[in-house]
Amino acid sequence: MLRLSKRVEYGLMALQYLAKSGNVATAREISDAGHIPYELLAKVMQSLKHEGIIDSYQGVRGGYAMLVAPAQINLARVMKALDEDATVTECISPGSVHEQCTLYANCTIKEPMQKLQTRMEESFGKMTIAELL
Amino acid sequence: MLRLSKRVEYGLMALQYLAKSGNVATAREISDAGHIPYELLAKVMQSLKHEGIIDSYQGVRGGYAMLVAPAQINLARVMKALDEDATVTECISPGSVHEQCTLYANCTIKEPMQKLQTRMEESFGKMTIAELL
DNA sequence: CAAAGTAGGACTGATTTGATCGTATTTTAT
DNA sequence: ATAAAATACGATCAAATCAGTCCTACTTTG
Ligand code: FES
Ligand code: FES
Repeated sequence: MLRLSKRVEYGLMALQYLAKSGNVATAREISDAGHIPYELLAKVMQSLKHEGIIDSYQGVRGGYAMLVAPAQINLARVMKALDEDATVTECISPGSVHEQCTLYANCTIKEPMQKLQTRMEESFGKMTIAELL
Repeated sequence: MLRLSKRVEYGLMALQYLAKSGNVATAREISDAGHIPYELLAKVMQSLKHEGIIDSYQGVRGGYAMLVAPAQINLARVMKALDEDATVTECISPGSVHEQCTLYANCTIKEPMQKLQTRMEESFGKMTIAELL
């Protein structure tokens, strides 16, 4: 079907780690524990912070910690934070720039794809970080 | 979330076309109608044929036609025929070669991803070609 | 003020995907 | 018979995406 990006995969592992430990952990610590490339994980953590899922503390003794209860964070939100192509097709994204898609004028599957998008969001919306523990 | 490949997009448009017309149509005809690159569409049609979704007739007056009722073909099957990466992560695919994934030994999200895979297949399994008409 | 950490831009290489080309094979119509 | 219209399929090229790395800041604690 559709393969998750490494960013999402690493993000989920990191969130699982944070949720399990319950307090602050550094990117290096998570990277070592999961054998995840450090530099890439660091970026992922920053994205998760911008989305408001985790909090960060700079400087010595700094690191990252959960900002929201694991049960309150669903996969749709994580993927939105970590992945760019958030829609099944370019047809979607209501109010966005449809002109980008060269097929738009001839696309015959706009409505069904919108329906599919909704269903997928439901699927991803139902699973939370709490289910990773 | 996750973007469908052009192959799947073209395949769905083609199946919609065939289902709507109800009889044989050539790849060129579908390509023209949908402004789809002919060579690529031709490959997509061949894949759909191998999957047993459509039938093909060679030679002059040849073309493609539905082999199964549109309501009997769900998107999961179409995607399986047209897309390679059929799983959410490499963890999945029961009985398959896990060794490929370098992370397997350290992967902490195998079970949840398996669950996610199942749910997604349900989502895609519920929508049929009949819903594209 | 030094060490440990996050913040983030820029770059490279690998991989995947879309698109194209070329040639063979099958079948109908003339 | 044979030419034309179509599928079949392998090989190749180009574009886009993604993973990974590097480098330089900024921030905070001890
Ligand atoms: S995919 Fe671009 S408009 Fe449908
Ligand atoms: S993603 Fe490879 S084992 Fe989980």
